Amino acid sequence: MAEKTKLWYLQNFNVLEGMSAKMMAELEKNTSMQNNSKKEIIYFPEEASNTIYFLKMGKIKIYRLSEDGKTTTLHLLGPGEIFGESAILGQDKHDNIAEVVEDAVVCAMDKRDFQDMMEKSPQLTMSINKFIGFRLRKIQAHVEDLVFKNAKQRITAFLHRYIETFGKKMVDGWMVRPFLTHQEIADLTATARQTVNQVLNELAEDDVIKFSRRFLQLKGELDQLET
Amino acid sequence: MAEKTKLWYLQNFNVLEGMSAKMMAELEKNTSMQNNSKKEIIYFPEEASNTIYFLKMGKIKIYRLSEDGKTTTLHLLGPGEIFGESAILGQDKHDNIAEVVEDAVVCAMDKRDFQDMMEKSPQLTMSINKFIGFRLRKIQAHVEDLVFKNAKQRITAFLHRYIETFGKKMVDGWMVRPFLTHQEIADLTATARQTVNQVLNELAEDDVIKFSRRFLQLKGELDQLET
DNA sequence: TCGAACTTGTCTTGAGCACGACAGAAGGCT
DNA sequence: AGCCTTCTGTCGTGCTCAAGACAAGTTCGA
Repeated sequence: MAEKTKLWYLQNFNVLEGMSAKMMAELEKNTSMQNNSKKEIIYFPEEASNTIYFLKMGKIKIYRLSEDGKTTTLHLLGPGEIFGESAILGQDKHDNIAEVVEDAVVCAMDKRDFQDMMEKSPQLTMSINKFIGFRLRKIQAHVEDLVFKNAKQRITAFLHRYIETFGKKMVDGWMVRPFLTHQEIADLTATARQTVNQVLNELAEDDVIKFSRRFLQLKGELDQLET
Repeated sequence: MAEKTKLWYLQNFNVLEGMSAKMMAELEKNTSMQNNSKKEIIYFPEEASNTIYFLKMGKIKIYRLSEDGKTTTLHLLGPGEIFGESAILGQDKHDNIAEVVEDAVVCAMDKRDFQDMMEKSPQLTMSINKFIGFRLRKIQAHVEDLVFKNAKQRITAFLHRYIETFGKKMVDGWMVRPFLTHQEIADLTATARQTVNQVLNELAEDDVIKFSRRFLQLKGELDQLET
């Protein structure tokens, strides 16, 4: 039961808040589970979007490609988050790519089933609305970062969110297992791989962070990573 | 009646599609209308978001400020569009600014009234979901532009959308009344005022566009404004 | 255990474009 | 009509950061 609840837990709020046990059972009934390993693509752009996905375990990134092969990552999602939401937002095709970053367990539900459930439950609809609001805010903040911050500030701000979201708080600071390459961080922050490298080393030089292949450590509080 | 329908018409789709006359009447009943003149602010960030707005006439921009006084405009809205939607997306405060660009008539509705209506009408809810999906797509495309395109390409792409949205098709091309200053275009495209000026003059030089204080003209097809 | 594929580290060059400065044009207000 | 404010036009400077090149380190599979 804790397991099932966790399935739906969403970064900062719970989609199922106040949901009846009956509803929970129906949700469970309609989903099918699948395992996906690193680098697998869950959906491509232009692919029909008939399915909404729930990320149970692992990590997924949602990104876009330009014609000349550049990449920009819009979202990095952890356990509990929803994706492929364009299916229920009136879009018949996906317009970005969902790729597994870290081996993932994904639950899929047909959009019609989900829409039926939403019609029956204003509760669920409200939760989904909030979730979408959350997405909208996140991406607007992303735009703001792109326009107002320089490369170093963007990378630092990313580290802040990254450690906050995926790290563990220790007595003397934070610890996180680095599961992204420099290139992936560059794609998330709209910078070059080399710049990420440089900034990371600068931060280590200034004793703000400490890192190796296996861990990344922040001594003290997160707000050291403010600009 | 045509008037009322127009009030709800939304760029690319109609929120009231398939809505009953009864519902329409209720919508009408709950809104209050107000006139706003140029440069008026409809809401500030940090202000409580209790109201959802419908733009009946005129133009509104939604923008953000940085600490050091820079501006970036997220949306430029014309008649028929909805704004202040964060109210129904589970956010208690606004996080950007809505300012009148061109004298506007705005209809306001309390978010609780609107939410009540949504609970009663899955139709309306679906329409709103689509609208939010539209917003999400628009802003994701904005991110893509910021990352993949250079300043000239962004300004050109902006002109494309601008002419398409606000212009009139003529026999030999398009015509639009320029209601934005160069500074405002710069804020929309994340460029500097001087760059906008330069690019505009370059385009005129290359005979792609022609402009004066009173009009902006594009000869031939919009796709000349592709990169 | 060895080699290929991927990832990190470092330096250097140069394009893109923000920004300051200032002049001239247009518009609006009394 | 005349002044003040806002907007447009143009130049030059300089900073940021992408991107190429290449070496060294790491991982993983056969």
